Amino acid sequence: MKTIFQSIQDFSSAELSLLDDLITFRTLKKGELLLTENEVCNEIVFIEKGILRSFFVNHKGDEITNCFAFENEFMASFASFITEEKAEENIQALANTKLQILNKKALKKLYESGFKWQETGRKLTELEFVNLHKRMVSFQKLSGAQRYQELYENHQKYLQLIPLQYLASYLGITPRHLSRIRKAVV
Amino acid sequence: MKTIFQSIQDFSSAELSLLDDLITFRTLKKGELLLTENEVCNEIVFIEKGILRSFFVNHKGDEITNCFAFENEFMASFASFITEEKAEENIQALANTKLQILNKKALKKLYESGFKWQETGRKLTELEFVNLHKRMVSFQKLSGAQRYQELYENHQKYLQLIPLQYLASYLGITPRHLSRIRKAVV
DNA sequence: GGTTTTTTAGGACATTTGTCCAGTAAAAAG
DNA sequence: CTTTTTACTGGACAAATGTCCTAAAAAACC
Repeated sequence: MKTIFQSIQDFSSAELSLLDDLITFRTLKKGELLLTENEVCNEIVFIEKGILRSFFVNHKGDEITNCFAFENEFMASFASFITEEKAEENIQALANTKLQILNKKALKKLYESGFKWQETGRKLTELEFVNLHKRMVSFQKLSGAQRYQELYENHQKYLQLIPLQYLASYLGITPRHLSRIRKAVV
Repeated sequence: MKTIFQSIQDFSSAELSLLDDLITFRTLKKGELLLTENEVCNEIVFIEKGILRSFFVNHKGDEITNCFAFENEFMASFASFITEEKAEENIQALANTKLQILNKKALKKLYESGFKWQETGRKLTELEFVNLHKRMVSFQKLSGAQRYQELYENHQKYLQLIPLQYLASYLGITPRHLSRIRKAVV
């Protein structure tokens, strides 16, 4: 987590050591849930090792994957974290996972400890926004097949690490249709 | 614009008067473009009066509406503003529109002028994130018909003020299909 | 290593959504 | 007010995508 902060802002190691008292740790077994819908999300996790996926359930009861997070990335129900309303997502480990955790209280302390942390928070939020925006654009501009193609060309990691059933709903299509698309591409 | 800032943070009128030197004004005629794709967006606008829409063009040359902004709302290609890369959106006035403008330099001054502005910036970014997240969820969870239904029930304003052709691509469907949906709903 | 469970692929058919188009209604321009 | 342009609706058909299902492959478990 420190590395990420340092890449955004020039923190001294003294400044970063502030984190030592604020971060906690947790491990998850494959399949285990970190957050369930209707809970308020009050922590942001950073993945040291493993993979997480966030998903919600539609009116038919199907699980729809919202996003994945890999090593050295953050994950949370950011919407719930920000608004303090109940999350509509569940967050689940897709592999045995080791996490660093920053809860709301800890983050508040960081923000209060100075200008630089405020700015870091804003910049990280901006980056999350930009990621989400890209995803939104891909849903508006591209077909399911084109989104798969994009993943295939630029995010091989997804295809290697994620079961296709999860990938399908992430792409906004059914597993049946993803199978068709894969046949056409290969 | 001041009202919005005040609703987020308790600014004194002295603090807010800082804005007087930083905000500029502009009017747009109906149909006029505020930003075109491949420009870098370096200003955030606040709508005093009027309506804006942001749209991009897909590989077939169709215009796809990305979002709308109404009175007392902000608009920009936030992604371009943040990353300083070329925007993929165009921003256009759907009616004669009066704007307050905060450019990047002005915003930087605000941020540098203190903690409170930093925090305000972060919170506004968070709110934009939450809005975008809601939209993303509606694309993953709902059908075009359900998205229309939601608009019909909770955002009557859209139906009153926005030509259906723009609404269609905003909902992720064709005008032909929107017409079918409307027939079924009414 | 063998058994059970989960995941993936793909056939057959149904439904949804898009394409192309023409007629009408509505709005903008002169 | 009349003309011209633009926006909206809906028919007929085509293409894309979903549903349901079965068999094979892969992974997890004992």
